[in-house]
Amino acid sequence: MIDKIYQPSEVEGRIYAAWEKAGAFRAGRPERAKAEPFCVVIPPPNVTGSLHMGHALNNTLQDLLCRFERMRGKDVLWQPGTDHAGIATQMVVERQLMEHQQPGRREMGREAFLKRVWEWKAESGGTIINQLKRLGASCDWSRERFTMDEGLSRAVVKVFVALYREGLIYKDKRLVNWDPKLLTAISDLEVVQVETKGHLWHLRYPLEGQTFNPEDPSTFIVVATTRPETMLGDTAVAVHPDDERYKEFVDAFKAGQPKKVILPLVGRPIPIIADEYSDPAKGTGAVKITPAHDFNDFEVGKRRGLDQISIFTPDAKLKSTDFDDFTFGHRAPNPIAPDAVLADEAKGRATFNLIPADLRGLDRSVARKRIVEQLEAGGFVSKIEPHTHVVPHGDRSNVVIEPYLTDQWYVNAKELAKPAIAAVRNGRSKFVPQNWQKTYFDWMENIQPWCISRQLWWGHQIPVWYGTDGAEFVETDADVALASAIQHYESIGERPLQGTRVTGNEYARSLREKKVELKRDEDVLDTWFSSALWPFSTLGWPDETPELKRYYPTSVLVTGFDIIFFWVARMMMMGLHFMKEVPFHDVYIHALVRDASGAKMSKSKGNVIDPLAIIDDYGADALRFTLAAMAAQGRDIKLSPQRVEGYRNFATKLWNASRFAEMNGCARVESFDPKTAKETLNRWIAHETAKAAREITSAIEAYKFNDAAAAVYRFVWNIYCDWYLELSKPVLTGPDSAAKTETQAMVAWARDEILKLLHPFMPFITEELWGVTAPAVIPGRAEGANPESRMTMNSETSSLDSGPGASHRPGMTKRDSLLALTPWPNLAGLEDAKAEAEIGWVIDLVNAIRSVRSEMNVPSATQFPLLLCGASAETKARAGRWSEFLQRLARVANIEFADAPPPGSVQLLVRGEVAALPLKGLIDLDAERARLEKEMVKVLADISRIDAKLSNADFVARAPEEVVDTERERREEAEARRGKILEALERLKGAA
RNA sequence: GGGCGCUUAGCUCAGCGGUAGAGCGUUCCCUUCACACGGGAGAGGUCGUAGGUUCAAUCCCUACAGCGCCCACCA
Repeated sequence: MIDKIYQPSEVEGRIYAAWEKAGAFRAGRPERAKAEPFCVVIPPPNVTGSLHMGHALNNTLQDLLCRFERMRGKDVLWQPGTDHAGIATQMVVERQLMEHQQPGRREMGREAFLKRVWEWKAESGGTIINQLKRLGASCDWSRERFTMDEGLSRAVVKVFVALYREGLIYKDKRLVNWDPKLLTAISDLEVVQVETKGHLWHLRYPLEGQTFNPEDPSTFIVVATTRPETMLGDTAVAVHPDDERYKEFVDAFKAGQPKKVILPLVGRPIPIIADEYSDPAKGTGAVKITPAHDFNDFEVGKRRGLDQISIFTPDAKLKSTDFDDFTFGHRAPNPIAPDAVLADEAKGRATFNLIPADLRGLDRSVARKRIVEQLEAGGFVSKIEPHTHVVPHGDRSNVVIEPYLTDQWYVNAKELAKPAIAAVRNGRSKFVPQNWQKTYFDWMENIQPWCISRQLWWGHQIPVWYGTDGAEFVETDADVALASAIQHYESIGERPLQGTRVTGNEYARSLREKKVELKRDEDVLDTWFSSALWPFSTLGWPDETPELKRYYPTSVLVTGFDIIFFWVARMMMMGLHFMKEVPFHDVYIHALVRDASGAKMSKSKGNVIDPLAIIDDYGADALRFTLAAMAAQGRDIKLSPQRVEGYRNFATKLWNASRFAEMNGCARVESFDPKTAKETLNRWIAHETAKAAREITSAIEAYKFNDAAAAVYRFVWNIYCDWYLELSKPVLTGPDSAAKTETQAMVAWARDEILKLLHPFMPFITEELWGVTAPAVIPGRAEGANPESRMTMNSETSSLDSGPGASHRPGMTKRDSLLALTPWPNLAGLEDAKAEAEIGWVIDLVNAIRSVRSEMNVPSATQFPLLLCGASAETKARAGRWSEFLQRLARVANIEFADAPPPGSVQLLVRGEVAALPLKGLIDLDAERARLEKEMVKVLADISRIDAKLSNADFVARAPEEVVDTERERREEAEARRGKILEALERLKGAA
């Protein structure tokens, strides 16, 4: 028996356990061995994360698709797993250490720290998985993966080595975005531009060979900068070759004898060069060039062969808890900063002090202040202006990024992007909505080298080993690297050992002992490097597993637009390169979930709506339905709890409708075939059910989740509950008859179809109702409603009945199968236009009568007859068939026929015929006149609008015939209505 | 500076070339035997502005205004 109240919290856990126990979500179920595969890989959440609304939306949509396709008989694999999320996770653990006042990661050392992170992973790694289960996610948990588990790590190393050998991964010394808080390089994508109010400093650089006089412009050149402290690293001043103001400098430069300025505070001479980079319209037209600390200047420097002077150094000896520990210069006692040297040491330049001693070891901001002070004191500052500009910040650390010259590993993304662009161009992968492909193309066509090395500890350590002489050995593991190194050194006849090269006898001895010292690259890979492999690494690659063969390429990727670059693009590149095939056919891009006022949810704003709290309050089904209903393509979702409440009410409505069915003896009849129904009402609901099923199916196929949700909502509430159940009441509560038996079966049948159609949206309540309303199974007899569900009746499924909570639940009857594995409705051949016309007439008539009653303020207790005037034979027949229903729903006393409406009666127009309600004395005739006049206004407006069209010769000549015909019909109809209303008004006059 | 998107009922949003839709809110009526997390009936939009294309424009095009997002190396 169905409980009076539906309590999601009491049902959801039990239902989920039943699905898992039955292995309902397992891919490759034997009975589906020949079925078409359908595969989705989950966007792996951070292993230590917890479910937020974005996850809830993302996974609801995936689950909806997976459940839909599973019911359609496909062999569904929803591949779950989690991401190690390098920076994020490392930050969390470091913060924990700090909070507990424990030693920082540097004090602990790499090994101890990593152990700590693994512990944290073990402790919190299950959280998000359990939260996904609470949402109802039908992942195949038996296949759960983690980006740092053994298999996936193997894939990562293999990919690195392969790309290295192909020359697509290489080490390069160039400027990177250095995060001074996290002390690591980050990729372009991890940098956010933040508009910042700052200053523009105009600095006088004295010309060499002249006596500097701040009052005499001929003794200096003025440069403008937003970062005065970088002046220590300047190696040139650039002017535009065509800038007349600086003609003498341009000429000198062209003659190969560039003039020089003396860098203030440092005293180092630097050349004035001519380069198109300099914009005569900006600042003074002269710009300082700091190749080691600015991306543009770096390019200029390369072009002009300028020195690179790195004036900052990340000081690794500082505590990790010192968060702005990016320091200036270098700390004593070393007078020459190792990082602050000319890039081409080989040339043996003078190693004079590049950085004044009193500035070394300072923080950037402190150094800036002191440098500006010193420059002002020396008369070198000509002007300071307020200036607003964009400053790069680290997206995780939120500190100002420092361009920094280091060796890092790069992926040649430009090369890998080519096939990835082509695959979308030629439609092998398709974006939904399509406009996202433009974003994808824009980025891919301008893609930059991808910096993949990170100076972190948590992640995949780069599989590169170095000899003490710096030789690189890129291999899949340490042993292979060693073997490779030995081979290498044998071939060149020497071997580096403990910092020295050994030759001759020593070499022979070391060879016998196989001694070579190798040191592994300390860096780890960008988290997104392993994520890029996700669609094939999770399926077993590099092994040629059956799963890989069966499920790759995957069917659809469901994700948010914010990670198109981070993830989607990179999966495309890696998938195509290593699998020679796109990773997914469709990419469904959904919107962001915002709060009710449209603001991005963030912890700091305190406007986060916790999906788990919503689930607690309203149930997972209500949340899921809300998200699906709001997932219209192309717009952000503003979520409000009110909306969720509305869909909770919808679930309750379904629950109560099911209770009503049960109370009226409507139980599933396995042998019932809706096609054989005789009753018009039953044929009508079968027709409507088929129509709804078609709508819902095609909407989900087109990823129009909101349309699908609206269609199922409307069908359940406005068709099934409002009309079908109401119209069926007289039969169900009447005496036993063939009609009653048929109606009972049909009520149950339509309910079951509803449960199926609604299941992808609301899996818990539908599964619960499916189970509770199932007929008892006679032990030993297979009772599947169809071949598919019979097949699923294996030992796993039947063990369900003894599952936790099942046996001692009084309302629980035996289940024949899980709804989750029941075939999706395919309802061809139930169309019935005749039934639709008849029930449509009933509905219209009831609506019209209710309207009048309400508008005329006729109390519901007041009964009156319904007069059908000049009714056709068809109408009379219908009236006979539906009198009982009309009496009940419209609360009319009885039905009579008349030639014309009696005086003083209220007239209704239903499907072209007149019905009258003799309400004389019950109503205010003035009110009725007002009602009719209001209607008349509408009709006249209609007529004049239609006339305007029809009298337009162009319209009649050029519009499609159908459209013109429709207008003519409407015109006739409106004219008829006008006539009837006129008559009614006349009669009213007579009555008064 | 480029690119994308949005502007429709009080609110949140669908729709998208041929008579404006939903949910919530609101007003009125109803404790009718599934459901007050309910039932019934209403009110409420010149579809941002101005042009254009078309027989016909909320829908297509152009410009403008406002809002939002993404990308970008400008001193």
